[in-house]
Amino acid sequence: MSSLKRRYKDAIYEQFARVGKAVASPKRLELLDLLCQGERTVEVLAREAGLSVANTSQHLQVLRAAHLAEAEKRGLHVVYRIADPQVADFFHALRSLAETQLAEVEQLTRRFFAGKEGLEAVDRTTLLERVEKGMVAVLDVRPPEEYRAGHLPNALSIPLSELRRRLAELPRDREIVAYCRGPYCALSVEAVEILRAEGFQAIRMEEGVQEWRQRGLSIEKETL
Amino acid sequence: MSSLKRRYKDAIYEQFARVGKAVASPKRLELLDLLCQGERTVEVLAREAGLSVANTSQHLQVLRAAHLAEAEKRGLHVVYRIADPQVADFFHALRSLAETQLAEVEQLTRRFFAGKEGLEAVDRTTLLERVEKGMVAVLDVRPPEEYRAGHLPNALSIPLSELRRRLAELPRDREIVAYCRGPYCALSVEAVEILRAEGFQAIRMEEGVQEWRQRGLSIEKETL
DNA sequence: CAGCTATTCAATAAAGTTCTTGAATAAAAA
DNA sequence: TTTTTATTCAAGAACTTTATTGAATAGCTG
Repeated sequence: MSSLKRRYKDAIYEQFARVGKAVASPKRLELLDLLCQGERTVEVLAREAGLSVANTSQHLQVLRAAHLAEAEKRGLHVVYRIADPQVADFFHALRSLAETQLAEVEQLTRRFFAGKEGLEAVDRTTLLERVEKGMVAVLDVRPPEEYRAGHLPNALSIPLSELRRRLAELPRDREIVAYCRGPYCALSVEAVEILRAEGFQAIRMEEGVQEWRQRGLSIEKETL
Repeated sequence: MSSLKRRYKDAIYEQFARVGKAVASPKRLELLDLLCQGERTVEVLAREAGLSVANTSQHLQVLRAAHLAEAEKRGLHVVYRIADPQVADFFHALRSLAETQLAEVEQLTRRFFAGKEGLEAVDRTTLLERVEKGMVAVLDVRPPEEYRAGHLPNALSIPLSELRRRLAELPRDREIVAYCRGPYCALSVEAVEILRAEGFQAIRMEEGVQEWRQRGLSIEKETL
């Protein structure tokens, strides 16, 4: 093998590894997951991921250097977003690979959700079907910006933080299906806990907007 | 946010990062690329990636710990292979993301192939069409094991190492299209250089078996 | 303009990764 | 049984990455 060829290969795989290195840190993956939901400021990302602002900024710059994310200055804030929809696809491929190959992921999830709700007892297919057909009240508990960017058809928007104050808006005669950002986001878990404590028939749906879209189902957007 | 939830999230993203860390090293990506072509022993992998055997073994164990690869002892040798076809899909997703997001990849490739062959002058669509229709002689220059595991329809198998000795088997009246493992494998580049020096009409095809399969085109396998 | 806020930069300590070397192991061949 | 071969293990040096701190910057607000 010529040394020219060796040098070319080394250089090429080093480029590929830039992407790999960008997704080699748990915190950076959490930030990337948040960015896949929609654009956010450094401050918001830091709060949501439980990091210091300086540390968050440093991680975001790594994502930017690998061209997975891009930044835009808007007044006082810097807003980050994924550089291309392909980045979200890649993140989901990584997550799905980890789910199938690493038994620990399922184990951790089962342990965390154990006893929190009667999710296991529910037939997921019929639940989705009932959501799809509007036979249950669908509740989106994410922050309003995310709801506005895209939500399930006919979903009611009550962010988790306002849920206790706005219980009157919810039906007592129908089952309420709460959803949030997807299987690893626990907003809807907390929502279901609150609702059940208040005597509602509430259940959590694992699927978030991203998963819903991937199934080819329709998404409503706020027309601004 | 409850600290229980924070601990769950940290644990989950740490699992995802196991996959990320596995693909964070250029050499490990090169090994993974080779494994996506088919199973190989440690020795062969070390030689092909230009690494020491001990180092290769260490990298392979990282891939195994992340459940991206698995090992099987066969006599004196240990044979490694990808743990699941999904791993190959993931690797290709990473590669394709790097190709679209990192301008350096295309730049490096252009620079390496510059002057090596008149590839740029060829219309890729009509080339593929002619290959597909059998209008040109198709030459597979990979090692025979890889040819046997799957090759393009009607492709002739002459490993690069035997090419000079077996020139008589090739037609002088038709164009010869050489292919190997894909865009970053340079076996076919060398083959074309040899063939042209010997007066053949030869051209390189970037697509390898993996890419051919992904287009949904048929692959022939040796019936053993 | 002065003060305020959000973000980045720079320096550093702690932890982790990579490659090398030489020894250990385990299966096959002599 | 001894030798050979392929692989793994263990320890160490060089290097990289991560989180922390405090200072610097850049744009808004009064």
